[in-house]
Amino acid sequence: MDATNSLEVIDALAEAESVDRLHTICAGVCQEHGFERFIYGARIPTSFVKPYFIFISGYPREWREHYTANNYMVIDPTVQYCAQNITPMAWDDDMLTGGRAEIRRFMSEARDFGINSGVSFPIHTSQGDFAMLSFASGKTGPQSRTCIQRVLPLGQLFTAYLHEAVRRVFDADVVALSKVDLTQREKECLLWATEGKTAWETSQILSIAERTVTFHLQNVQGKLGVNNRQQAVARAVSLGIIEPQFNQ
Amino acid sequence: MDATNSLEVIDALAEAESVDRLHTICAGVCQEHGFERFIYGARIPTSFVKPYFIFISGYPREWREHYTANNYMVIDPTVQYCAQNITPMAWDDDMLTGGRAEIRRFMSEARDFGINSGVSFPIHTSQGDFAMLSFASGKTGPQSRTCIQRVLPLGQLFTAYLHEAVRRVFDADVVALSKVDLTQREKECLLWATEGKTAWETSQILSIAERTVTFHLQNVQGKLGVNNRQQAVARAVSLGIIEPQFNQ
DNA sequence: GAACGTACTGTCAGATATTACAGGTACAGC
DNA sequence: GCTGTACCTGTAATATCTGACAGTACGTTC
Repeated sequence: MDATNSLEVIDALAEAESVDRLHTICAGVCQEHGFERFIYGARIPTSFVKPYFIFISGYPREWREHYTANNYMVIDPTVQYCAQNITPMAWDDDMLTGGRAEIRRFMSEARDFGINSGVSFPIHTSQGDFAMLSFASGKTGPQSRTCIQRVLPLGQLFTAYLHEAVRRVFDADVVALSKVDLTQREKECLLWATEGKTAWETSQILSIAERTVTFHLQNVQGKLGVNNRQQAVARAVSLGIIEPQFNQ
Repeated sequence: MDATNSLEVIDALAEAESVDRLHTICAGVCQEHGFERFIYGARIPTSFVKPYFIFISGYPREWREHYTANNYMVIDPTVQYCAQNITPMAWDDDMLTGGRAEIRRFMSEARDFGINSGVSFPIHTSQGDFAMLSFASGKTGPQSRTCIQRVLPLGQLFTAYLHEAVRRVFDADVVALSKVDLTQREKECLLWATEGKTAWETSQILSIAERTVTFHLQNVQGKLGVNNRQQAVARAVSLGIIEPQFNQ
């Protein structure tokens, strides 16, 4: 990994064809910017109750296992922040003071694995993916803040390209679920369904029979593999199949 | 505007309290990186059929008016790309060759207003917002490519902070719609509704009466101001009120 | 103590969705 | 000419949702 120029790492991501390769590239960027650890995680909304997770971990194995076993994702303040925001979050051991007890305990345990400070970059996609990349180090105080500030501009860009690469590499896998293609009429009927229109109302809007609207929505349910209209609507919206219009 | 350091512009965005101020900051960054024009646009999904749009324009007024009058958003290749992707898009007059006729005409008309090349940064949020920032110039060839490459890292970060600032500045306005808060039970019932469960099925899962599930979902409909369950589901998902879980 | 929010439950009529059956036209590619 | 796809329509039984009626219980705030 020799990437003095920012764009070389970006190109490397664009060409990567395996998870191992992505891991190597991340490790390189991590090290070059003065961090010791990195971790990338993505949540793909195949289902709301049980989404699909992808991780590329440069964290200590023991910490990862402990983290998973305790379901720390629901506590981890960086995950909570990144799930809601689009700008990076810098964090350090100041978070040991203040905040809820479980968060203090979490941060304290991370510290035992040499993770004192870092920065996390969130990514959200129109397909409903949520991903984040964290760089971490054992540094504290001004020393850590300097590293964080330096990595900010590249980090945000890098995370976007990284997630794009992950989706490409995992193409054959679960990610393909969001590639259902609906016909024009199916999309139209679904769009009006998301607007709360009944089949009859939609039939008036599209000037077709109520039965035809039902027919199209049935086909949508089949294609999306769902049980009823509300689930079809939920999945279509979360997968970005139905987007807000650009008209007016 | 004196922002040799990247982070100064970021801080400036974080403190900005008016659209005019945001306009000034954008214009500064634009100029410093060798571009002549910029435009920021955001789509807030208040409704799927008629979402809310926000623009901060540093484009020629005549071009903007022409663009709006012809509803060019549905043609503009940068908008189409950014709506689907998370990485920046560089564009230049090469797009005059190839592609659909209406796109060639569009690019050709933009050229008449001194817009030959540029770069567009997309942003998607967990609340379903879609925003993009474009920097444009009259330059062509290698000269334009150099400017674009230089602005890439900061641009992605800047766009994220810009959109965050826009949401803050517009807080009192339409943006506040996504701040409906539902009770725990309401969220639970809604979550299972997005999974295609009927009221009876949800009642079995939560160990309550079917009638109670209906009751909660009715309250959700009231709070979200919608007519039926599928619209409630669509809005809750698109506003990020119901997110995929982190369990397991 | 009253007012309020949250959670919970019941009945019942009418509207809407789901699922089964059945059938049709138009167009593109082989 | 055959095959496949998109698009369209109808009837009918059953399941589910919607909306309006009417309540109880518990905890917090004023």
